[in-house]
Amino acid sequence: MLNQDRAIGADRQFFDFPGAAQSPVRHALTDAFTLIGASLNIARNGEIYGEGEAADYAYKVVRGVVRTSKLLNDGRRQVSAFLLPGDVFGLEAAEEHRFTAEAVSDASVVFVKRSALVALATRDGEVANDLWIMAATELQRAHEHIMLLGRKSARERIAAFLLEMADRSEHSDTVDLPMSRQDIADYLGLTIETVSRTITLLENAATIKLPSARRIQLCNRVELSRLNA
Amino acid sequence: MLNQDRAIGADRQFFDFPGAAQSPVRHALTDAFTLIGASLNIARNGEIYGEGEAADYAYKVVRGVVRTSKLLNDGRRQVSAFLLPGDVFGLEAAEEHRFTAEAVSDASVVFVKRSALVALATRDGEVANDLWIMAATELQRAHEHIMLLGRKSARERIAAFLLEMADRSEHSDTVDLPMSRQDIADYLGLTIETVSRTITLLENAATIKLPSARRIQLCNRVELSRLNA
DNA sequence: CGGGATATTGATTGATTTCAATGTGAGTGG
DNA sequence: CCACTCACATTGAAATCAATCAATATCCCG
Repeated sequence: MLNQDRAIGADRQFFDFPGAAQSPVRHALTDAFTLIGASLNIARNGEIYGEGEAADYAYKVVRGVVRTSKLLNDGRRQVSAFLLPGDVFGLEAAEEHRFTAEAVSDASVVFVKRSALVALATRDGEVANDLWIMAATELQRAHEHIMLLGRKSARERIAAFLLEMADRSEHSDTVDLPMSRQDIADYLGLTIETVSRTITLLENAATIKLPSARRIQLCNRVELSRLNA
Repeated sequence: MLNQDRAIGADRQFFDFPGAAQSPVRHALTDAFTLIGASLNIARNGEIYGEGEAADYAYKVVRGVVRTSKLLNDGRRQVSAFLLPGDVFGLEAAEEHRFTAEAVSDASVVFVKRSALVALATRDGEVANDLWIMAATELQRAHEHIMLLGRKSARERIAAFLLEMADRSEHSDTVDLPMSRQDIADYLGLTIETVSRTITLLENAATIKLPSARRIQLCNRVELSRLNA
């Protein structure tokens, strides 16, 4: 569950999205994490919590990137979201986590008891409002994900993904991807081969450049936006 | 916007999902709709609100079925959800509706001002909690939709859809579908032809029966659940 | 009974998957 | 310092599932 152990001695941080430009989490809730949160380091691919576990804690990413995902019985995996520094995750209204949360890169998070937040919300209307805003924000992301998965071609999905990552990271034109091609594929509902081929396609069209496999430069945002429909 | 006109004289109701078994909306919020809500009838295919309009009202389905959807610039449509009697929709944390809401069949809804609900929530912790629960419930549905669209075959999508509809309607083994094949296709990220063919496939496998095109009997739930992965 | 919308079925095409091989780069140990 | 290795990524060829193009069937409803 909270496998702190695996993270010990794993302080290197190759990939970094320091602070999403627009924090979806309001300050009253953010304060709660700052004031009563405990810290935790997780090594790459370390699990923060598993699907079906009691949702007793909520988390906020401090450093690194976290993914939430779910496995189908035959091994197919759907990545639900990538969480960047500043993002809150694992705060459920239900009793159990419906996804597994793992560190994509070595990561640090702060966590607080869900019951503490809920108690806080009953006393403080601002916190209660933040809980709602946060769920609504997550819902908005989920809806965008649905739009992506529903009717878009591989090229459109990759374009949308790159634009999303660029918007959420600080350097707007060069994106460092902490996640593997498999992670991207499972997020976009494609195979790893199709992701690779499609990236090559965009590179050949001079829409993007690849200084390295995990560093992508957006050369033609107009074209990417056009693909984003 | 609120095109009441179109609904006049359109009182017939062919398809009916009377009251979802498990109402996702808690009672404090439900009371608000009952106490301060105004009624509205909408004819089949009538628009309740459009994408981008001010989200000044929240709605609850009383009768009939409502769909929320979004159009891509080239005409592709993604249906986000089908709302059944008891379901609340259009309650956004943002200022604008991000989807269009239309009546699938002739429908009745009650609506209240969003500002009234928000004001109520600041005074009443129970209402505030309900807002959160409701957003979280909608988020859960969105996540299930993502799982469906991400990695599932046409047969799995249809199976999941039929099971979802059966679970949400009162008669568990015979489902009356108020929506067209096109609506189903746009919800599942398939074409109308694939939906039709896949339904025929399941019929030939004796997994379902079709007394009529829009009435489907689930003969082999075990098989459908197996397909649901 | 007709007419228009809705649904099914058929033939073909095409995008993505699958299966398979090769390439690349970071870390390790000789 | 270089070869080795392992994980990750790319590329190629073939197969497959769903989309597309096209025709026909069915069902409401006037």
